[in-house]
Amino acid sequence: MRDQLKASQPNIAPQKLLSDNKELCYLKNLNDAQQAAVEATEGPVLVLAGAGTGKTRVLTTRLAHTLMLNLANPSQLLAVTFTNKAAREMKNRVSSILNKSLEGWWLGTFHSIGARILRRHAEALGLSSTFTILDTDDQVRLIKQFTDIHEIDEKRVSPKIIAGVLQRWKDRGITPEKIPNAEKKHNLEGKIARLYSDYQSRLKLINAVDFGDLILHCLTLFSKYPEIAELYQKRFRYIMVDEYQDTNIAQYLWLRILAQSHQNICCVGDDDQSIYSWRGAEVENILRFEQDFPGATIIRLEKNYRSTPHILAAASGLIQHNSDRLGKTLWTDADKGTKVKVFGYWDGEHEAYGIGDKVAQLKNEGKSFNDIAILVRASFQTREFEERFITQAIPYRVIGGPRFYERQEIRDAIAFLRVVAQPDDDLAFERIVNLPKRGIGKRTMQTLHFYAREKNLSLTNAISELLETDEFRPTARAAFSNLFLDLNRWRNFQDSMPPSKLTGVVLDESGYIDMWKLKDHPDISGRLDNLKELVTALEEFQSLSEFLEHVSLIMDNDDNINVDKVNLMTLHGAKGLEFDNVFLPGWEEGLFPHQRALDERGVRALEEERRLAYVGLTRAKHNAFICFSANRRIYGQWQSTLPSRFISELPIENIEWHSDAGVYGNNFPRMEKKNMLADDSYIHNRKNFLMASNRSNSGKKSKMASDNTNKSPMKLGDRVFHQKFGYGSIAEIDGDKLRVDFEKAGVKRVKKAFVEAL
DNA sequence: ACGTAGAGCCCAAAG
DNA sequence: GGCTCTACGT
Repeated sequence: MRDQLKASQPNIAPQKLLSDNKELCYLKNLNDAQQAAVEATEGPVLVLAGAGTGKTRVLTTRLAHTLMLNLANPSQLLAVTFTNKAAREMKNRVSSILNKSLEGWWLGTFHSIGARILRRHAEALGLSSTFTILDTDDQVRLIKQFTDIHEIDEKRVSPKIIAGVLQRWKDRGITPEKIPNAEKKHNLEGKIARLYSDYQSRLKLINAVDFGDLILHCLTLFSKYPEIAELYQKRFRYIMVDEYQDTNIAQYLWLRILAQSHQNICCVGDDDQSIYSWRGAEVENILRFEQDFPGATIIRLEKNYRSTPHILAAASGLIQHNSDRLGKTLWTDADKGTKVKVFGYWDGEHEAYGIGDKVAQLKNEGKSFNDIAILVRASFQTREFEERFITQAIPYRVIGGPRFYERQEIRDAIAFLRVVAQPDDDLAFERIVNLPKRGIGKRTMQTLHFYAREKNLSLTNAISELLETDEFRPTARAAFSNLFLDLNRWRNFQDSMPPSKLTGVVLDESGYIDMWKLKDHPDISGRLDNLKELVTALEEFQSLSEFLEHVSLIMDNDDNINVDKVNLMTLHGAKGLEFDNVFLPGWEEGLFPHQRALDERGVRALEEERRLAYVGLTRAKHNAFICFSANRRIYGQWQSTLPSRFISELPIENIEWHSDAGVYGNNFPRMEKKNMLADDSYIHNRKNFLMASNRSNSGKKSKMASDNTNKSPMKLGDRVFHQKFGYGSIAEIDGDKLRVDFEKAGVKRVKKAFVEAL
């Protein structure tokens, strides 16, 4: 992104607006607290914004206001968020208030702003400005290459755990030299600390950084070169931070350095919605704001515009059980509305059934699916709902599911591009070195790695040197030479070809596309489609490096909201969103609060789980349904469960209990029972469940599939139903296996016994 | 060098 | 219960 210093003369308010005397009309839409937050432009300000109190509106209006008053020009404003979505939304809203495009402004995620600063000063840190940004997957693979040298037993301490430790250090702004001795010792007698140091050197060598480095390297840069720090301190007259309760120590330090000169920093957040401590976030940052920024103004936004009083009271009653709070009292002048409904079920399947039923009912009452959300604690819970919704033909979308750029074929394709753009990118190189198979195996790679490590070279450079010797066996030698010829040819195309065309050429000439075509895999067509989609997506980009930056920093899959679908997501994923009708299933001890969280961090975790429950409830505008079931299968094991303690913490006057306490015995609430009996599939599955659980301690239990072996034989084109994939037609029969073209799930190979003929 | 069984994994997840 | 990684076999 280029700087727009020149283009942005500070004369934003156009004459036309002034003459209409409307230039400050945006302030009229705000309540007193909101207006105060917008107008307190000078000095440090903390805006404590409760759920649904118009936080985003305040932030965007404030940004616009600062520009309207000509307090700064756009390039002197820094606005940081955590997600691209939030950044995009802010950008859109501000530009609509100002009626002006905001391209090139310093508005973005911590990481994108960090990357932007680093690219400008890469050389100062021993990097080239074309550095690659590694994702978590690459990080783990890189760490793996070091575990053996440091004699770390992967069985006991997995690379993933090590990645976590390094990440936590980075989150706290700790470089390898700065690890406290006690911590060094505590982590495998210094082994992890030494690995961290090697890992950082290796990153530099392959001209790459990981996500943590995007902030950490800035800190290093600022302390090593005060004149660079000063450049930014002078530049950023006003700083705005969204979701401050989610910042980690490194981000806090980063902000404090940047705010040093002008001290105009406005942080917006809500301590009650701090749910990311496991990701390194420090609630203390927000609790400590006044000490960190002396003379800070604190403004509380407490008027809620989202939920009904019953929902709000239920949520407030719940969160009051937490002790570490700054404390807010949310209020609303909305109509009382209905109470929060609590439902008990026999098991997870019944729960999905009951919720599916209510979803259908809401739809019949004229509500749209888009206004309905199911918010779960753990992602595996979505599965039961998906199955149920497919059966009921309720359209749904899973938000936060597997992403486009995380698919295998897309990662492979991107790895090719990364190697073309940046020859030293070892991790990408390793991914494609034998793709398609060109006879380079473990043995060759070991030799190569050994040599590269000895001579401190990137893999590509190591190969160049080794090709001069007779170290490689003939097959490997030929393979490398050919690969190098290809790569060099593609690199030469870089300047003359648009990136999408180049990608097409690379995927074709490398034989990667053919590799998939030759495979006998049911979802080849899907994969080829994805690759085509990638090529299309590339058309928007001017250069390969621009695209690669986009891929590493912006990985969201925009699901189109224009289609009416029920929203299925985790509670974490729901933060910042709102829905008319919210279902909160799985409120059971062990699942929510989650046992593992409690085991690891005790009371602190319990409070965080409670905040998560608070976040869930406060997503609801009109109807909130809390559900629990008496039995649940987790990792294939049936367990009986108790209702979550959070349910008992809800003020009794705000909830409506739809389940006898006796759900544990056998009393289903009457209404539930009726619905249950009306549906054959429920009884059918119930029977299978009982059969399965009866046999559970006698070896392998039978699958929960209908036994259709006695029915008339299936033939091509027959319509079938599958529990997981839904409806489809038979495309191919091969003994007891079928290839079925499912309406929703695409072509899959399934066993005959798992489908039902219709 | 490449293909398949048994073992181990499993909470949330931005960039 | 279902996916992914390792270790073995050829």
